[in-house]
Amino acid sequence: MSSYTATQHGLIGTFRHLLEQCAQSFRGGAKALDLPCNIEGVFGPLAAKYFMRHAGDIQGKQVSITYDTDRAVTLVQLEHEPEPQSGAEPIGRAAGVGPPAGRRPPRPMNCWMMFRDAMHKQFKDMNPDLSVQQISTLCSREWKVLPAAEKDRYRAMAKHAKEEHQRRFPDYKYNPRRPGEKKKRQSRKATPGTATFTAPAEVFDFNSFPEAVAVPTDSVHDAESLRHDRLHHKISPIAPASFFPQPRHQPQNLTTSITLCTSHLTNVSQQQPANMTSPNADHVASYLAACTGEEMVRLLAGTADPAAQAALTTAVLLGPAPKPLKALNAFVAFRCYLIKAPGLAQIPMKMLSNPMGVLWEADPNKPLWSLMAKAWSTMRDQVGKRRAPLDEFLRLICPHLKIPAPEMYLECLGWKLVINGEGAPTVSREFTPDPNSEDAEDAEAAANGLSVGDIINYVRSTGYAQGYSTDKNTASSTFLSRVRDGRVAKRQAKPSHIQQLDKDIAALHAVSVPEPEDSNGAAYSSMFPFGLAGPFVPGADHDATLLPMMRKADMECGWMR
DNA sequence: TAGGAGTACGTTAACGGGAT
DNA sequence: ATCCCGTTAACGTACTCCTA
Repeated sequence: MSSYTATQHGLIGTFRHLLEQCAQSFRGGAKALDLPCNIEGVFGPLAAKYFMRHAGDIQGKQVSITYDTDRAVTLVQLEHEPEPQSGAEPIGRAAGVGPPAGRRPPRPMNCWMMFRDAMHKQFKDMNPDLSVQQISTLCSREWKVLPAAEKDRYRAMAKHAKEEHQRRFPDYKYNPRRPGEKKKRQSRKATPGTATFTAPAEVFDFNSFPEAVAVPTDSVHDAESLRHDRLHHKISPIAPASFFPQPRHQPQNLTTSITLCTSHLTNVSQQQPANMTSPNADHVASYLAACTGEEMVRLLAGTADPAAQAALTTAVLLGPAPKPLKALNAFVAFRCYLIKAPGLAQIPMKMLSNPMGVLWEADPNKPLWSLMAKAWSTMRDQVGKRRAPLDEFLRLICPHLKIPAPEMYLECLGWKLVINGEGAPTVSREFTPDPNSEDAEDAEAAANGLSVGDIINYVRSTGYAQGYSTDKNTASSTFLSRVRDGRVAKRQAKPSHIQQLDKDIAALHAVSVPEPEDSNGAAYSSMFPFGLAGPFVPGADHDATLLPMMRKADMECGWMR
């Protein structure tokens, strides 16, 4: 915590001074100024938001802040009023709200654009008469025959450029026009007569922040200017790195911070929200997230105790936790699996939705899809989609559970796919598989026996979801029929089924499982219909009874007709 | 009602001369 | 003053239905 007071004013004091600086400038008529630090880097994203909010309150206008982490500078700008004839795109258009039109940083170049950029000059030197279109075409040809290593080099450059772009413009978000919106190109040249703004010197208190200097208002958000700036570095000055010697502090002990902050909020009655009598961490967080810039400033101003300052800053720095992803639902899992089927793969998703709903309605394996969806969501939440891709998960687990391979699904369940004259797919049923073909007792037992944990164990035994560790809180034993109608399952699985699952896993390690030959899953090794043991584990007739058991369970809960 | 997945489609980065 | 051309890759949004 001592690092907070390492600077001349202390962190809170510095924040207040910067805010006051900004307020003075705007009151004095300035429309933009350069602050000698990266506000977000030093104070955290939430504090930066307060800064923006409060600075905007002063003029009754939206304020934007742009960071340049390289030079440790924050450009604070009053947003422009809407320009009816301007080529600039509105920001925040998607939500229908947002600040008025301004100019934005251009997109970072991708690897192809980098390549084209590099080749442009070469082609132009070789033949000055070439047009840009011709050069593009030539570059395209070159790109197609470019060695992979060279392409990788450009990819790496593009990756670096993107990271750099993110560092320079942390708030940047690609925001294309909506299809159909009239095209308005960003102006490439500074408008003649648009004098660059320089705030009067007297609005700055150079004794406090000698580095705070006004900059031209259009110098950052104009694409052409940005390109120009890249070449000439015309934005200056560069703040001395020593001004803010401490990078953004990452608090270690949230509980302590929140406790102190809570205590502070409770004690400072004039800053305390009316409904906050005994605030807990959630109260504090929601208050900090919702209070106005003015309230924030009062709160900071009234915070004398260093520990409370640090606690408050900590709460601000941490900000709200990222929203957790929703769990995959059974239907989506089902669709993702089936959509790989050869007959369906070519049909647009939009057209498939209706027949997919029909198939889902009649699918006998809904409980299994629910389990799989939960199992996958559990792993995804821990290791991420990259390490736990859904398609691979389904490719592994579905054959094991005797769910027909995508390309066999329609046939196995008696469906016929018909494409009408307009190319729209419909499904009609030619027969319904017999649901009473297997032993009901075993069916129920198997249904009761399979859990989310079993599924996770199985796919993990194949090497899937590396890095996943079993967590008692997440890998719940969600047994198939446990909560059909609020009742607990009548009995647990027969030990034989559990043992069989273990055997499956052991068998899997004992044989090499053929990989699918193409991305469409066309070479699934498990082309088995219901009730037949699939060749997923060659020679193993392990759970041939499992699926009929599931179907029995489905009948009981009314999912199957 | 928001959000889960996958797909299709539109936009936009750079470039500069010509067209509107 | 601004769009268009020609190119590829990256990204956002709309779309679909179901589930929590």
